[in-house]
Amino acid sequence: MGNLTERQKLILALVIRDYIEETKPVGSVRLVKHYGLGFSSATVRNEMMALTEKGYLRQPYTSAGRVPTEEGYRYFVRQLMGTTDLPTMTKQTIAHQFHQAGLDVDQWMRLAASVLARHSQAASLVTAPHAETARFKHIELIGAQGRQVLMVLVLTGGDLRQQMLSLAEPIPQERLSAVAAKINLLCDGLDPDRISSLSGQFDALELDILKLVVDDMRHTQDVLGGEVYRDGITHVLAEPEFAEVEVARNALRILEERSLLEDLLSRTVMTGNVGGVQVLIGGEGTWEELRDCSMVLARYGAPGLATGTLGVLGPIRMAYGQTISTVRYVAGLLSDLVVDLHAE
Amino acid sequence: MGNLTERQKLILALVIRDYIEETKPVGSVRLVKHYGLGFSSATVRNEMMALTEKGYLRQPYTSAGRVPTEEGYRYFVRQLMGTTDLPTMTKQTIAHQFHQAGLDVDQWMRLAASVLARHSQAASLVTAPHAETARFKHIELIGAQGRQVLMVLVLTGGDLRQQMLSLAEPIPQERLSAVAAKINLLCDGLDPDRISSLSGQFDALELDILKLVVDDMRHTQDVLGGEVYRDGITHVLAEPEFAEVEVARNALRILEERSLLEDLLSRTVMTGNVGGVQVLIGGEGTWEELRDCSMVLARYGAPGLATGTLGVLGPIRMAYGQTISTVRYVAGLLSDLVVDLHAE
DNA sequence: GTTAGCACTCTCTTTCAGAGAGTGCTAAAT
DNA sequence: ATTTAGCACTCTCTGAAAGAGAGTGCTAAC
Repeated sequence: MGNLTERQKLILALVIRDYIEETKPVGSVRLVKHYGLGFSSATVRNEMMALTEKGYLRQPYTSAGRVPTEEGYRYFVRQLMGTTDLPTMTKQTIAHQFHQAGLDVDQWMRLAASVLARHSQAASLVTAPHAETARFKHIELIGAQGRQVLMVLVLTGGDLRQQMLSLAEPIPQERLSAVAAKINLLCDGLDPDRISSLSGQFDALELDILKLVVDDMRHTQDVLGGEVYRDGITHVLAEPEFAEVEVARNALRILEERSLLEDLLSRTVMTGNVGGVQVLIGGEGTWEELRDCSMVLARYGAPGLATGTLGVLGPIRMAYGQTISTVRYVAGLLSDLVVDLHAE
Repeated sequence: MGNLTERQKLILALVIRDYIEETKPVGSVRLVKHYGLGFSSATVRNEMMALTEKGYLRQPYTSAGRVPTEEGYRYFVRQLMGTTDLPTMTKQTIAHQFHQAGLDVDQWMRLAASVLARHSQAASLVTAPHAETARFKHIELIGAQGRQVLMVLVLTGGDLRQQMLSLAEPIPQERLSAVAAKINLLCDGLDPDRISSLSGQFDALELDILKLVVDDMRHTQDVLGGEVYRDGITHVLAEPEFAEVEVARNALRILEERSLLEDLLSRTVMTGNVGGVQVLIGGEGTWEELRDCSMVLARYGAPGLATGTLGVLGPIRMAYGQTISTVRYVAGLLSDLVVDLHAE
């Protein structure tokens, strides 16, 4: 595949830039005229031929202009684009919004999804932060009517889970409180495996409840253990490449189907480090559903405490610079907030 | 607008039925042939003219077949359709699924949204059940690091709210527990107004927390206080009337924008009774965004305890019978579950 | 190595004609 | 007084044909 000359890089970058703006194949004449290049269209044509040969450009049909291939976008994002950054003004505006949201996690998530969607003009998704290794913090058992009991489970990292239990027989609130107190005492700070190993010290009722606790804790460790926030779905529909209904459905399925999303996240962003932004361009040979779109993903949070995922889904023809810097910035903000919440 | 003869009703019903199936204007000849009517196409034409005059049918252009107007659909749903019911088999399948979901409210909601979407082939939405008049049940204050405190608030009806507070100075856990215990004792079963009126009995720290409690409780009383579950968004995109991107965006905006949804629900289904199914056909003159779609909505739950809303959004050309019975049935199931959860 | 010139290719748009479906009217039949 | 057959007319949809436009790839000159 060889390396590219500087001029080839320039032309590739310009083709991509133009295509992102105009959504139609880019011709040599247009390129020269529009960007005031210092060489002729024939030269550009020659270079374009080379770039096509190398797999970075593609012709929709013989004698049409060029369109970037997925490989072309990848090269662009990795080698050509450089690191862009959001304007200070924009950053301030966003930071200000988060500041106003107070300390309500739910608010943050909603706001983050909204900011991502608006600034990238694409669909966004944010998962609530949760601890990778869930540790027990607190349990509360609150009797409802009859044999129904509301169990509230608090884990380190701020994860909160509720569950309604139906016991075999009514239990008075004092007994429930005693059970909770005992569990709180013995399980403080333990992970699910350790809790399981303590079974000898509990009676039948307590064990019933502990089993639910352990299950809940394990479930929380899943990638999508927390809630998923979405926004900007209507944005992707506005893009011409999603005019074809099948394409749009495919894209939205990724956001809608939990199982797809889970697979996708666990195999990409969960393998990367917090702070790094990952860019998936097209299916990457693995995800058929992503064929016509790209995703920009990042983990945020404090490793060991709590982490979450956020990202954006848009057309392959996406403004990567803008999107990547937005994702990075918002991930940073959320990380700060998570840290604030836990440390002091 | 006068009343319709039996034959006109028959023809209107058939036109709607045919149009829903075929998505193209229905002609007189086709109607006679396809449904083996006992009179000629000329007669049908005359009746169609009358129906057009009365505003129930419409011609996309001169000398095309007829298409139902919104008014036509409304007449159909209200007068012609009759009450349909889901096949027993289907009911059993659905009930079985809910049975397996146990007592986890989150699971129910997700399942309900999924069932609605699949059976109506449209987008669905379900809001979590919550009490209309929030009453205090239990508070828990759990110290995190430093001045951060996690407040967990349980209300009657199973509403659960969490919030992270940042106090002016670090407070030991014992003090926090004492505050929680005092509040639990004095506020049990009270509504936010009553709680506010007790301010004389609390000290500064307690009042700070009570203020948050009251705010949270008030917020819970909002229509959309609970979480909103969605599913089947890709279904609506499959419908030909949403091929036009603008139309699709408009429809999805209704589901996506909280404020729109809030307005819509508060002005429709919240004014109706639990159990009744409401059908919004087209904008009904009020909602521009709904212009091209219909919604079938219902409240579920136990009035006085906890209620929620569920519904379906699809094209105006919707299989109303099927959809309405599905919505009604699922609403019934959820109501039962809510009652189960609270009573015994 | 670069560029001007040019023939060629392919799509997109427009135009036009014919097929098809359906209507609305009139007059005859019931 | 309905109902129906007959018929001219209207409008869309489809496909073919033609022309415009944009762009390419090649060759030969700079």
